[in-house]
Amino acid sequence: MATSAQRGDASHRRPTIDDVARLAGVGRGTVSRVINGGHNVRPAVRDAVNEAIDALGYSVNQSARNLARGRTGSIAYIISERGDRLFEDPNFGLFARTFSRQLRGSGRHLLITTAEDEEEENSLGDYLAVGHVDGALLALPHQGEPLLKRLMASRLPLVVLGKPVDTDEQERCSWVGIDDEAAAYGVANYLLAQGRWPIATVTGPLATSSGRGRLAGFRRALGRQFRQNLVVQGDWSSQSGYLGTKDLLECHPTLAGLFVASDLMASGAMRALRDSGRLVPEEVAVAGFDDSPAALMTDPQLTTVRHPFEETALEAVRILNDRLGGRAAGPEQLLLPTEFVIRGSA
Amino acid sequence: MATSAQRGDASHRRPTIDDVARLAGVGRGTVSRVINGGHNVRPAVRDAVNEAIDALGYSVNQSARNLARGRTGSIAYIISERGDRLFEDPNFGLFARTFSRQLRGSGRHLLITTAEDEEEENSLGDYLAVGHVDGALLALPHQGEPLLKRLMASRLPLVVLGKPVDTDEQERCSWVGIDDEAAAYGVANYLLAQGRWPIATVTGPLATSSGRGRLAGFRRALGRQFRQNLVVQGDWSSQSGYLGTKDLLECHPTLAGLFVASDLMASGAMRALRDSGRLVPEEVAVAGFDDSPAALMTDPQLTTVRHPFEETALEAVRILNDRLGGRAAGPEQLLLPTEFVIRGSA
DNA sequence: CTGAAAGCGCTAACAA
DNA sequence: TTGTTAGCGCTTTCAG
Repeated sequence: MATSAQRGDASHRRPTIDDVARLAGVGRGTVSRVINGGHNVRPAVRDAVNEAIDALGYSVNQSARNLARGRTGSIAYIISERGDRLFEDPNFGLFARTFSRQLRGSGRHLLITTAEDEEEENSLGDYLAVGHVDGALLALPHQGEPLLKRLMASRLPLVVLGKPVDTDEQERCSWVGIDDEAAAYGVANYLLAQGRWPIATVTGPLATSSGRGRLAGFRRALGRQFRQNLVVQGDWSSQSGYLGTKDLLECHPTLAGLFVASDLMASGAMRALRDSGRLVPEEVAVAGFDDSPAALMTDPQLTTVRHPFEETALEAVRILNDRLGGRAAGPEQLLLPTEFVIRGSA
Repeated sequence: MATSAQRGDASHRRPTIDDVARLAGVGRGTVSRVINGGHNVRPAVRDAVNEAIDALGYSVNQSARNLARGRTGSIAYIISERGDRLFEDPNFGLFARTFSRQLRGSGRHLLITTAEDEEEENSLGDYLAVGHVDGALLALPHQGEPLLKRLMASRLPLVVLGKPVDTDEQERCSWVGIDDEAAAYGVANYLLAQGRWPIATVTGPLATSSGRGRLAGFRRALGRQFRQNLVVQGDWSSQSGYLGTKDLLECHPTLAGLFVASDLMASGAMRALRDSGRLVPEEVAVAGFDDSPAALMTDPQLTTVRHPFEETALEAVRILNDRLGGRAAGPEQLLLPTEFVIRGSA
C-alpha cells in the first residue's frame, strides 16, 4: 500500500527538504548543507539546489530544525508588570532594543513576553520551562511573584535584571544590578550637606529590592533623625510621585529636600511642587534616580543618579551567552557602578 | 552494537517520554495521553505515569511536540517602531494585554517582537515566516516598511492593526481599523462650526494611513480655505505635538482652533499653548484623537475621538483565530465605529 | 564533495 | 483502555 514515499503527489502540503532534493536531483544532506551556509558544496550543485528551493517556494520548518538541533534560537525577555504599568517605563524599550541588537550577533532572536498576574505567570512559566526558548532575561522581579522560583526550578538559563528580593534567589540566580543602598545614601547625604531640613523621600515599590535598597540608603543617611512620616511609597509611576509629594507637603509644609526613587516619579513630584507654589531648587531641592530621559524633561532638570541601563543589558546578555554556551561555573552576579549627576533641581 | 534502545543509561540527558513509559511500565502512547489531558486512561495507570513523571522531572520537549503537531501555539505581536518610540505609546501595552488574555483562551501564547530598522525587519521576517509562530498581529505599519510585504508573501496568517497604506495591501490583507478620514472631518467641522478661524492641525506621520486619513478629513472640512501652512507634521509623540504647535503659533499668532491627530501629541500641544500664554478653550480650541488616557490628564481635559482600541484588539484576534482554524474565505477587513467625545478643551 | 541512514522526542492512527 | 508503529522534517555522522 501507500508508503510514505509514495504519497508524495505534489498535493498542497508545504514543500520539504526532500522535495527540494528530489527536484534538484541531489541527496537530502546536500540540501541541508546548502540551506545552512552552503559550505562544502560544489557551486554548481549549490545553484541547482537554490533554484529548486525558489521553484518550490521552500522554507525550512523551524520545529523540525529545533528538534534536530536541540535548541530554538529564541530568548525570552520577561516583563511581569501589572496592568497599566506594562510598558509605561521607557526602560523596557531600551532594554528590549539592546537585547535584540546584542542577540542578533549570536543568531538568536528576542521574544518579549508579559505576565500580569499569578495565573499568567504560571502559564508563562510552563510555556518557557518546556523548551520554547533557550534562555530568558527577567525584568526586576517583585517579591512574592512565583515566576522566578518557577524558572529557577526548571533548567532554563536565566539572568535577572536587578537584584532579586530574597537572599536565596540572590545567591542562586545570575543577575546584574547596582548598589541601590549606597547610591541613595549618597544622594540623601548630598541634600543634608546643603543644610536642607526636613528632607523626605518617595520610594519605589517596597516589594522590589531597588525600592527597598533606595529607602535603606535614605534611612541610613538620616540616622537618628529618620522618621517614618518622612517616607511615602510610590510605584515608579509619575502619577504616584505626584500624589506622594502632595501628601508629603501636607504633612511637612516646610519641606526643604526630596529624594524621589525614580526620575519618572520625580517628574510627578516636580509638578506637585509647582502646583503647590514651591520653588525648585530654592525652596525645596529635588533629587531623582536613574538618569532616564525624564530627568531632562523637567524644569529645572533633575539632579539624579545614573543607572547604567545599557551596560546592565549588555552584561546580562553576556552572562546569558556564557550559560548557554555551557561555559558557566555556577551563577554570576554583577554590581555595576552608578554615578551622581548634578543638575538644576538640587 | 548499541541500538538507540540500549544507550538508555540514566546518563545526563533530559528524560524523554520513553523513559517515563519504561519507569511507569506502560506504553509510550499512554504517557502521551496522560500529558495531554489524561482522557481515556485508567486512573490507576494515570497516577503511575504521573509519579514517574515527577520522579524523573520530566517535561515535554516543545520542539518535538510542535513538529508532531504541525503547530507551535505561539502568536507574534509585531511592533515595528523606530528607536525611542518603541513602547512610548501606552496603546502597545493595552494591545498586548488584550491579545494575551484573548489568546490564552485558545491555548496560545503571545510573543511580542520588535523591529527597529530594515535589517531587523528582514531578520524578523525570516524568523516568523519560517514557522516559529502560527500567526501574527502587526501594529499599524508605515509605508515603505518591507515587513508587511514579506509576511504577506509567506503563508503566515496575519492581521494588521489599522489600515495598511498601500491599496494593494488594503485589499489582500486582513485588517481592522477605523474611518480616520470621516472622524477627522467631523472634528474639524465641529471647530469650524464654533466660528473658530484660523484652525490648524498637527498630523501624525504621513507614512501611516492614519496620519494621512486624519489630515485628509481635516482638509476636506476646510475646503477652499485650506492652506498648506495650516499643517505641521508630528510623529505621534508628545514632544512633536509641542514643537509643532510652537511652529503653528509663530506662523498664525491668532490661531483659534487646533486639531491634533493624537491625544499624546495634543498633550504636548496644550503645554505649548500654556507656555505661550494662550487660554484653552477660550482663545484656542483644541481637539485630540484616540481618547487615550492622555486625554484625561490635560487641563482642561481633551475633546477627542474615541478610537476603539480594545474592540480592535478583540476583533483582530477573532479574525486571526478564524484564519488559523482554516475557516476563512479570503481576507477580512473591518472598519470599527468611532465616537466624538466632547470635554473641556473645545 | 556527496548520498545514505540514523536519530531528535513526540503525536496520532491503528490494532488489539 | 492500551501498546505499537509510522511518521513530523531536519541535522549530522559515516562511508565513500
